[in-house]
Amino acid sequence: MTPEELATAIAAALSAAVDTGELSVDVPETVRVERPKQKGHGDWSTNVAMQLAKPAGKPPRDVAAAIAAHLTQTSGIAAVEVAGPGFLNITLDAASAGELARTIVEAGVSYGQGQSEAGRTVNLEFISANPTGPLHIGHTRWAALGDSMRRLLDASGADVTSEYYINDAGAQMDKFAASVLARLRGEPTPEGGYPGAYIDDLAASVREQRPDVADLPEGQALPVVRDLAYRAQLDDIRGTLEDFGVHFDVWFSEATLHDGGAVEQAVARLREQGHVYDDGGAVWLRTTDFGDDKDRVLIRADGVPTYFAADAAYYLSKKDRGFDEKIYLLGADHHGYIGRLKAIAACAGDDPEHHIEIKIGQLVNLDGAKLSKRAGNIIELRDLVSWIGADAVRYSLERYPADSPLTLDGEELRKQTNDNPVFYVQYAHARTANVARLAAEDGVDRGDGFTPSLLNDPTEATLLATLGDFPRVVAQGAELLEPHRVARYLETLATAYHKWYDTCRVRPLRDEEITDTHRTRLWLNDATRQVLANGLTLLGVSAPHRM
RNA sequence: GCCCUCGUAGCUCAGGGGAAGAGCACUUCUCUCCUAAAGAAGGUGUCGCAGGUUCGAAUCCUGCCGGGGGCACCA
Repeated sequence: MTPEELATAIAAALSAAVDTGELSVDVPETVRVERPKQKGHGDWSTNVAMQLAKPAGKPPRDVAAAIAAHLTQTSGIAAVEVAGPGFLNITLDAASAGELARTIVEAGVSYGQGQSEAGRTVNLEFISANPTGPLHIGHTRWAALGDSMRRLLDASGADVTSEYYINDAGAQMDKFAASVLARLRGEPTPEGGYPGAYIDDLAASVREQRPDVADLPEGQALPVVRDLAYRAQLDDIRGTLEDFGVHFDVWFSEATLHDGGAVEQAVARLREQGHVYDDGGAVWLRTTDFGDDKDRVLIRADGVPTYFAADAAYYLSKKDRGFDEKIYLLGADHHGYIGRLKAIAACAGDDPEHHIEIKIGQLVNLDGAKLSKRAGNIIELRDLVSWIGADAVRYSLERYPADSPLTLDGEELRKQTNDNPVFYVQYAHARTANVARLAAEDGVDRGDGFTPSLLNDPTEATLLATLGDFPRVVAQGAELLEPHRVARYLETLATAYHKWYDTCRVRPLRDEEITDTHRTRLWLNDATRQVLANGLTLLGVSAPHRM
């Protein structure tokens, strides 16, 4: 029996109590079933009786008792207990609960996927770092979480496109080019330029492709350097993300908005909507009409469009490309953008409540050191990954909500112990794989010996109930854009598995015959392996077969 | 000053109205048989403070206190 089936059974028991006149309430469409936080509260619990107490005009415990009387008679349910203020604590019988093992094994990678977010057409934009330097620790959190959100939305039936906005236009690119050229010529970094050591590598790359460039006049050299260094830097960023398991469906160049006239067209479209005015020689968007704290300049007095104008054009591009929801994942240092981005959506005729969502993530510290690219004091993502490993970096970022302040301890993350939850979860997976491999050597196969009533140990009830919770966790993670729910779930599942492993042996002892108990337990082992693997995949973390 | 965010066990943190949780740290156990990277046992709380909404608030609302971040015709 799955949690969904149980919820249906509870609703049916409730209807039955209404039919017999014990209760007088409208039966809700869905009943929520959850895993109790505490041991001893059954496999599943529901608070439906407390929610219905008021409309039913009865004390919650009486409502619960009425439901329990009918629910007890439902096949597959071993015990129903009224507890506390009016909870129903439900225990499934082993045969009914155990069926889930087969269901999961047969569903394979699709177990946990669903259609809860079907119908959403989502553009998910994250990182969008300037291509003027390598990705660093400040980009890392949204790289991991954004990619996992993409996976969660996809698994839940949404039509999701992940997108990286390349800020390849404007003054920063000029400074970038000037910095690389200066390095090529052995000159000091220009005022406001980029001092990082990576500029050396870019200069070397440019020199290799165009040995003559350093000797060209400034006006000729800069565009060449700009183009070559930009390509090299963007390739570096793509490669770094690839190594980190992060996938983008679209790489969107800001420069194409300027070159293709999209920025001017966007200003014109917003003007048609009546939100644009001219003042002091500049062109303004009246964002204050939609909650922004001040109006924003689109075209500066000197005729140059602002970054904000490009943002507006970019938003319209997303809208024109058919995305119903535009999600922006931004660092806390960009939180001032919320008002103006929402105002863009409103000025474009969209509903800021539904068509745009902005998530703000706190920046990550490493060993207490805060890092800034501009200061030239970089811990690059590439270095972080090679130091700690992609799995540990991703997982340690993904197990906390994006808005929680976070300080990573690099040395802790390198540890392969219980301090480090990624290894705990991965080890559980490796254990399942090892058990399966050795069972196969022993001649145990799942075959047709599946007898779920044999899964009657308390650790098996816990493990099965935890496995049954996975689809709900995935759906909730997708709905709330909170991958950490998956990570926390996997830790719970790993614990349940380890406890089971310690109690219930899958393989026969040396002199033992192979029985249906071994075969049935192998189903449960393999079901657990499947769910651990499916969950780790949602996090972009590998599921090793040996450790 | 205004805005956002965080405040839960000694530490790091989960907890979307319902029964206060996990890991770490500390103590003690458990491998002649699946990987002990594991498991078992031991106690810990004015959920920052004060009001409010509710049958019920760590959770929702308001104010205050404290940490972090942000308030450009920069990108």
